[in-house]
Amino acid sequence: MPELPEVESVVRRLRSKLIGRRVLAVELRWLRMLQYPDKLLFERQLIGGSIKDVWRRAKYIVVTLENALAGKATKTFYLFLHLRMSGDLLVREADVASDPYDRVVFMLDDKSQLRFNDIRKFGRIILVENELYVTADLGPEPLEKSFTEGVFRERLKGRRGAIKTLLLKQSFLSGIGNIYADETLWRARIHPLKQAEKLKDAEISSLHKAIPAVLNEAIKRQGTNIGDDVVPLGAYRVRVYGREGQPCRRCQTPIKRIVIGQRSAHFCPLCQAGKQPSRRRSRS
DNA sequence: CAAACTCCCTGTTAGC
DNA sequence: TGCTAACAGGGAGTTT
Repeated sequence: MPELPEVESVVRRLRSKLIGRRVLAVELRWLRMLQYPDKLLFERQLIGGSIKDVWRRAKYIVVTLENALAGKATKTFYLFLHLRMSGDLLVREADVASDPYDRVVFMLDDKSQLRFNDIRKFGRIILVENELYVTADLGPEPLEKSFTEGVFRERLKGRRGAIKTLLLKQSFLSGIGNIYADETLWRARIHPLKQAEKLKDAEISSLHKAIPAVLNEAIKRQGTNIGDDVVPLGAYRVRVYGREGQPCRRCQTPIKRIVIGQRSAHFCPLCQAGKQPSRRRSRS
């Protein structure tokens, strides 16, 4: 599941192949992946555009394009691509057979193609002139210098609910998904059900440190491959995610899996014991 | 604001 | 062995 590190890896992989290319045509094989605008306007604004930049914001891959529509002045457009659950972006030569799961294909001017591959069709494509249309409600970038411990603490103030749920909220902090939420909390030794407003200063501090530590390690390893993607260098090594019943890598206690906000959460009941699970008298 | 629920999808897996 | 139903998961949207 592509989260910030996987998306960042895709961007780094694609950048040099896409910058400078011109979009000649686009094939929308699964129209519902186009979230905005409609097909007609999308094609009109996209086709003929030349790619100036490829970058990441939250879990979005953003392609900056310049296009002169109908001989008018050049305009800048932003193509936002969200991989959601099963999406991936690949650049292939036109003569390489297309995969049945290639849902949207962009034809480029050097006979290569940008292919949005997505088994489950959850991926989304948005083309806008004003990037704020997409980014306005996104929380801070966890890897930016501006995301200081103070900023984090401020944002946590008065927030109710489990910390895990909050970490998943893109309007609170962007880029974190289920895998890295669990991994981050494990590293910081915080129980996923711990109420956000009850986090102690030391916990906020260690969580704030754990977030970039985990994300950067994953980026270095080009993400986690839970699925069947082939990732060189060996993928990020999960500490808790999907490891229910297996020994904690710190203390050997079996990892537990519970559901928080309709989402699975994995944690070590010993290392992350912070949220005393309703003390019950042990009978003798 | 918070939490629960629905929807979109399909490969995988548990259960029969 | 073969089939079906449940499940997973991101995030937008709706309801409570």
